[in-house]
Amino acid sequence: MVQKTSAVRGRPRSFDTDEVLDRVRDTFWRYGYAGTSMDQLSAATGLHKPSLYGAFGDKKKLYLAALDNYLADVRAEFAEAFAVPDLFESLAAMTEWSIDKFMGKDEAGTGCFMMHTAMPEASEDPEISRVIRESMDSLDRALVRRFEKAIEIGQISAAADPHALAMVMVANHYEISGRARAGYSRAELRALADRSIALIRIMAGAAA
Amino acid sequence: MVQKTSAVRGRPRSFDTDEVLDRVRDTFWRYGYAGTSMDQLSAATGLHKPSLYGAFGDKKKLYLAALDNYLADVRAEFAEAFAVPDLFESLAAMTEWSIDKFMGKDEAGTGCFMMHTAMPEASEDPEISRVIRESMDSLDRALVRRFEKAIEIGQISAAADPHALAMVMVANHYEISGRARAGYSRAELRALADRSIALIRIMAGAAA
DNA sequence: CTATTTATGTACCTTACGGTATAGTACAGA
DNA sequence: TCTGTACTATACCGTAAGGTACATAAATAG
Repeated sequence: MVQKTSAVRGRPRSFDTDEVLDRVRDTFWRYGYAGTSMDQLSAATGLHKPSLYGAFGDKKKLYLAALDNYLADVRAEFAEAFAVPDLFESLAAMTEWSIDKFMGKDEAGTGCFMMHTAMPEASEDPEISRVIRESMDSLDRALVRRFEKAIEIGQISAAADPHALAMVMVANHYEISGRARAGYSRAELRALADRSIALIRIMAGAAA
Repeated sequence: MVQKTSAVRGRPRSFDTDEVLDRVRDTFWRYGYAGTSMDQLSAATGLHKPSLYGAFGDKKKLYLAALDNYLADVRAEFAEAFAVPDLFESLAAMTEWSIDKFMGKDEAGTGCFMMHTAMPEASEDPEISRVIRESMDSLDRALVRRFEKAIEIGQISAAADPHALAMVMVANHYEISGRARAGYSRAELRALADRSIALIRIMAGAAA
């Protein structure tokens, strides 16, 4: 009766879900949610539409799956960056990764996937706006924790305000995203990030 | 031969262009550029499609006209805020106006019109990305000038860096826009803005 | 009053959209 | 080998998209 985690029963999928979601994400990334058609996604993934619908449901579910993948990726990368012992090396790793991700491979920057594809939908779609809010809250908390840790180990002044420091990093992060998509150069983004980190250095009153 | 600024020749328009553009802007604002149809715009303005096409060209030109109107409005409001003699009153006026505009009349925030409707198109449309870049540069310059003025009249320390101060204000501005559209409350936006202004107060080392 | 010009209103065109019916195919289990 | 199951491929459906032809209406110029 009870079958033990039975292997799949029918014909196996001919594709890797994560690879497909990466292609899906890249397509939405360029053209936006409403600006991307299922035919484009079909062409970008090499899958026929019924396969996409069979595996993911509909356009919005497919988008949300790609967004979840992206956000999990970001969280993992930032967790890794924040695990670096030195605070300022952590922050540099974070901005470095962001700039790389936001500029992409070619010369044309695309910014943050969430900011520029989910945002337009957010005002009419509570489900999407909830995902955005959770993601923003999550980054806020992670940064506050990172600064608290730096205070605990005495790397920065105990008088420093972790929330104020986190606010500067976060605001800079979203600004870099916007400027990347507007066509600013890597050097300009780098300069903005460096300026923020320099400000944090002053605010933090580096101890010792 | 030469006719003196002759009055219009044919049947006069039955609508006011700026009023129509306001309705157009509000519709794009909610649904995004790609997410808004000409039929929606026709319904929102009360004009039939041929009138919209006759007056503005096509969907993109109509959008760009609404965007230009919006940006001119923002520039005018900020110029007024920056004309206030006291620096911190200026900054408070700027954030107050932004929060009002980004939250709209109803409870659902919509953020900055440019950030959330032009951005998604920017990666594939150089014309739109150029408009965004010019608008960002313009705000940067206006803020730098505002801080320079405060230094000149001795309101803040001559050692303060106008570019660093402008960066904090600008980043905060764009962040507030994103949070508004993601569903954060007026109070949360207000808190973010206040925190930025408090930081600027410290960075500026208010003189005297 | 007539001709010219420009806007309006209806109805429509072509294309592309999101999504699906259906027939065939590759696997697991019995 | 047969059967049930899940995936693939082609072809298609109904609708909504951006945009326009055309007849009519309201103004100016002569």
